[in-house]
Amino acid sequence: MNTPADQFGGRASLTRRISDDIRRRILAKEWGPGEKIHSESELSTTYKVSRVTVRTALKTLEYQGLVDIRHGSGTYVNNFGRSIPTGLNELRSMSETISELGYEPGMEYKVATIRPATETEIDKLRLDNPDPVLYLERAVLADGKAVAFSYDTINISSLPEEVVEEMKQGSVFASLDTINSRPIRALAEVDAVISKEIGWGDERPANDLFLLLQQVHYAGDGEPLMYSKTYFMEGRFQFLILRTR
Amino acid sequence: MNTPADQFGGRASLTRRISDDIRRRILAKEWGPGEKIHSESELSTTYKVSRVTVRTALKTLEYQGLVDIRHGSGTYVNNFGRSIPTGLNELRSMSETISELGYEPGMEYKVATIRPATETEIDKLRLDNPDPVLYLERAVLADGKAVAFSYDTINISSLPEEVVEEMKQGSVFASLDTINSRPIRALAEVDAVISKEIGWGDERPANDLFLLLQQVHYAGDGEPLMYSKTYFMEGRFQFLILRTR
DNA sequence: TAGTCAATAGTTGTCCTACAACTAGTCTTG
DNA sequence: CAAGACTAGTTGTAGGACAACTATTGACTA
Repeated sequence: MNTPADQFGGRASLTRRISDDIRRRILAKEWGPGEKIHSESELSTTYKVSRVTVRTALKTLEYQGLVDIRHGSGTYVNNFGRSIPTGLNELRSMSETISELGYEPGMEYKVATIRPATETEIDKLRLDNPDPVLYLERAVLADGKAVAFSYDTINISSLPEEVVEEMKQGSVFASLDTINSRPIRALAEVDAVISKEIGWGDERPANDLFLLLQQVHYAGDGEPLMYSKTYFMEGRFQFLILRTR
Repeated sequence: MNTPADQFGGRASLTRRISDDIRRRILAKEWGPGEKIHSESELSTTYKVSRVTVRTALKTLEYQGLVDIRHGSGTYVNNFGRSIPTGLNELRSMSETISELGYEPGMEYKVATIRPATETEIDKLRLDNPDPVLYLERAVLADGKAVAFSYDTINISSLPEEVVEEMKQGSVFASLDTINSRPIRALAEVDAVISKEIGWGDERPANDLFLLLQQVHYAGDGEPLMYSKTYFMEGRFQFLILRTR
């Protein structure tokens, strides 16, 4: 069987798959910055989907800042170059982001224990009691070099035990993927921090300066999955945010 | 005449107006967090617009993190409370943001001159030569108290002289509004900074710690309008970013 | 009784066709 | 040459239809 829907495989929504593909083509420079891409009708013909689906997909790309849709004229590629795809607006794991930037990602585990939740964690993860949570302290590595220190708390109340065990060593996001409950949304707060308490090893900065990304990750059903504080060493990572009206 | 299109007045697109109105209703707590809002068919009936328009409007709100659309089930209000509307994802002027947070916004001008562009500015504003630019140094005030110091460079090559004069004293965004060329997009970079060179007056922090928001604002046609470095005093402002997949 | 499954009503996802609104050119006209 | 009319192309909105999915109810079974 070869329905129009599965020409790209996978089981994400049709719109999502079309949007991902057009995105790929733009990043592959099929159309340069400022250039007009194919019209909605043309795209709907070649993709063998309705114009509605193409429109929805393009709207997504517009919101992500990749293109600009102009009434009566066409859809144009924005000239933000390679900056956008690594921006903060899109939720990705640290490992994904690092490997997209061309480095070899890694994690160095310092602490991985199950302990009762603290008051802050009860609040952030919307728990009722000091339920047991998985607490991790890790160094985030790019090409073997530490770029950040992460202090994470994971809500394990609804996770099977083997998945929790897996997370004590491997990637948290990957483990959550196996049971199909990867977070789809995160609310992050950014702060500048000076502290002697943060980090370890001889790679931590001498001036004690960090950029703190404090975030709560949410699952598809709106439940908080993870509360994490990641301290980035200033200068070893670039944070980009696209702001739109 | 009373076409369905102008029941809210204004000249923004129909989708935009519907989306703004539903947003308003959500923020006015017409539906609480986690609650299911009216179905698309119902909304399209009450607003007297097509379901396509309602869908597009809801998609916008979903991108902004306000609601969660679930296939076969309905559209639900997310429980991020009042945090989202003041997030960094949406482009607003400092004054707007401050007054939305319930404070009285203000600006204290220290420097306002027209001078040739520096090398960095030529690059960021995509100029060809050291053309004249408007350079501003200002303190951003909330309830009369300084919360940030801003160093802004504005590309005046295509602006009428009276508008430039206006910007030397009043709000830059407001002045750009009068000639209908307010920026619609900005690419921001975030850094943690320690510096004795930044800021003035007795309100600047003793530890020299700032959160730097470095951004280029773009007009509708993709042209860079303004390059600004705003140094926020840590703790006097909260930066929120919504991250989605 | 408890558990499983089938049926069902309600909702979002996608499709089709048509036309309105807008843009950027080309052509006409003075 | 300039200004306006015209036109082909493109995005925005409309309306109706059906597919795909969700959550609930009720019937049936072990």
